[in-house]
Amino acid sequence: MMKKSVNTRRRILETAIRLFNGKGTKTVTTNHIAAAVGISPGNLYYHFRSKKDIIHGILDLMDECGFEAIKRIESKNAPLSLETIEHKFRVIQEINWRFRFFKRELPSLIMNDPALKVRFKKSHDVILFMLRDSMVRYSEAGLLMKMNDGEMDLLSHELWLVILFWLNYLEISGMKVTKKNIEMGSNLLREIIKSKMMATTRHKV
Amino acid sequence: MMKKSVNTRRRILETAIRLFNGKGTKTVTTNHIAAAVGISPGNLYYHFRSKKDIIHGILDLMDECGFEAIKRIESKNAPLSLETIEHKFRVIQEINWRFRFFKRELPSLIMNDPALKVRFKKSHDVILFMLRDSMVRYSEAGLLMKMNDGEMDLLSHELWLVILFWLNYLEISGMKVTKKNIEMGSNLLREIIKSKMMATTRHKV
DNA sequence: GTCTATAAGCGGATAGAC
DNA sequence: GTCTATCCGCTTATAGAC
Repeated sequence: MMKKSVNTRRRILETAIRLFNGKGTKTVTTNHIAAAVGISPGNLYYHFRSKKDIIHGILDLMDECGFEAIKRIESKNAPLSLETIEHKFRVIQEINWRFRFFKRELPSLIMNDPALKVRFKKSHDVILFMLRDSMVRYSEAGLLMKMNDGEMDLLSHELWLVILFWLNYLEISGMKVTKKNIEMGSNLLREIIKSKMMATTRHKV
Repeated sequence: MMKKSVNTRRRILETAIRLFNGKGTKTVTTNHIAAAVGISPGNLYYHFRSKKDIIHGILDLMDECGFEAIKRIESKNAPLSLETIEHKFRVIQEINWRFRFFKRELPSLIMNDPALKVRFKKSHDVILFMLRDSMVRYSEAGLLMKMNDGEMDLLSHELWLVILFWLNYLEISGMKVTKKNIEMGSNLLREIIKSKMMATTRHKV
C-alpha cells in the first residue's frame, strides 16, 4: 500500500515537471496535472498540500540531481583543465534542461515565494563559492593569470550568469535547444576562461 | 473628450507597468489594475481589448523609449571608446529597469504568446546586429584584436546576454538593484571587452 | 489511497445604462 | 468615456464515500 503511494507521488512530480516545462507553472493547474497523471484532483491533494508544495517537491528532486552530479564530477578526480570545466558545464546544462521551467521562471517564482527566495539564495551562494574557489585554484596552479579579489568576483559572476541563463538565452533568441546550441554555451565559457589564461599556457588549448 | 480618454489609457499603462514590475503579469489581474487606476473594470476594457493587449501596449511604449535612447546615444557622435560602450549600457539598463517585468518574464511571455515571440525576435536580431557591427568597427579601428566570424558571434552573444539578464541576475542573487550593482554589470562588460583589446591599446584604459 | 462531488472564490470579459 | 451589474469558466482546495 505504501509503495503505490510513493509511486503516485513520483508520477505527479514527473508529470508536473513535464507540463511546467511546456506551459509554465501559472498556466498549468493542479487539475491539468491530475488529469495528465490519470488521477483525480482529490487524490493529488492527498499527496500534496498545495501547488506550491508540488513545486518545492520538484526542487527537492532537482537538488538531489545536482548533489549526485557534483559527486559524480568530483569523484572522477578530474585534473585542472578546460575539458573538466566544459564537462561540468554540460552536466549542469542537462539538469537545467530537465527542470528548465525553474530557471525560466526563477525571478518570478522567487518574487512570489519568500521561502523559495531563501532556498535558492543558499544554492546560489554555494555554487558561486565553488566556482570562485575553482578559479582561485586554477590561478594558483598557474593556469590562470593572477587576479585580485574584485576581478575574481567578476569572473565568477560572469561564468555563473552564463551557466544560469544560457538556456533562457537560446529560448528567447528563437534558437532551438539542440546539442549544438548548448555546445555554443560551452564554447562561450571556454572563451571567457581562455581570455584569463596565462599567455604561456594559452597555446596548449 | 478625446483627451481624457488618452490620459486614461496612459494611466492604465503606467499603472500596469508598476504593478507588473512589483508582482508579475500573472499575479496582477485586470481588476487589480483598474482598482489601482481608480476606474471600473468595464472602463479598462473600453480602452483595451484584453490583458494581452495591455502588455503589447506597454511594449509599444518600451520600443518608443528604446528608439529615443538610440537616437540620443548616436546623435552624440560618440567616439569609439570604452566609455561610449559603458554609457550605452547604462542607458539600456535604465529602460530594462523601468520595464523590468518584461525581461524578467521574457521566456514565459514568449512561450505563451506567439505574436510576442515574433515581435521580440525582430528587436533581438536588430540589436544583436548593431552590437556585432559595433564590435567589427572597433576591430577595424584597431581597438579590438582581429577575430574570425565565429569569435565575433560569440562575443556579441556574450555581451547581449549580460545586457539582457544582468538585472535578473541581481534579483535572483538577492542583491539590491542599486546604482552600484548595476555599475557592476557595466564593469563586467568592460572586462569582457578589455580581454579582447589589442595589447597595445589595453594600457590606455 | 483513491474517488466523486462540490464549495468558495477569482479570473477575464461583456451588456447596457448613464 | 465611464459605470454597474453580471456571466461564465476555471482554480485551488476540501469533505466524505469507498
